[in-house]
Amino acid sequence: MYEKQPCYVISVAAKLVNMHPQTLRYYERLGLVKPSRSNGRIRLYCAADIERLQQIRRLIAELGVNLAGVEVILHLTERMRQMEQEMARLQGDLDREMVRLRRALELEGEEETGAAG
Amino acid sequence: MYEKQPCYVISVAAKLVNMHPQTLRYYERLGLVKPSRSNGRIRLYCAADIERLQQIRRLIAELGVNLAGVEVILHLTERMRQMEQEMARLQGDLDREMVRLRRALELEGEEETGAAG
DNA sequence: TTGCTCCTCACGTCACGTGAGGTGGC
DNA sequence: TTGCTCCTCACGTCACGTGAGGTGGC
Repeated sequence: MYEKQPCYVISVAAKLVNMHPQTLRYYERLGLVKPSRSNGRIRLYCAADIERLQQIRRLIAELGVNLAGVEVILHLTERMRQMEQEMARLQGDLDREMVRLRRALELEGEEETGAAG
Repeated sequence: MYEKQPCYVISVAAKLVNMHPQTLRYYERLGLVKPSRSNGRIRLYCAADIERLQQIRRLIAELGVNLAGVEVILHLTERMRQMEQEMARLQGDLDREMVRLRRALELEGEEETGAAG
């Protein structure tokens, strides 16, 4: 059932993200993208690498951010993603606690009415 | 009891943040900082403007971010600040609900033991 | 051999900062 | 008058991207 992760050599990856192969090498040199290597030689860009390149591309082309900014922004958005998860978790906990509380109070009420009746 | 907000003309502000006055004018032109004006003429930098300039300075000098990146990052950090407040609020709600739940369960227990005893 | 890969070096372009130069009101 | 403010224009520098040029393995 496991499907092999699709991977692309630099020329294909460059076409996918509409960038120059040299640019991809440049970004790797700066540590912005870290493709794996086949036999430690040929760069292989997996889906996650491609997506990261697309994000970088958007920040640069649409917003005019430079590469130092791209690095900071990718870190910040990652942290925000984590915070959103954490918030969803907290909200879930809160909802569950309130359900339990409501049940507990209902039980109380039932006992009271039971005692009275 | 109201103390007047301290405000600075451009030369003083520039010294405070260790920038060139022309740089401050440049940043205003780009919309990064919006000092008020006395009689609509002379720029006046208040404490919040100074702080914002310090943040900008840090991003540029320490991280090498360009001005487009600075703008994005300041927006993101503002959103994160809001999310942190929201999370603190949620956590507070959750804590309070759990206290209420514990009390409700204790009451239940007391009633039960009261009925048994 | 062809067409890819790898690498380094070098150059053009543009964002950014700031100096120059001239104006006007306390 | 001096020293600030305002403004615009122009130039130097540097980050960024990419072309050139030469290598090596399917």
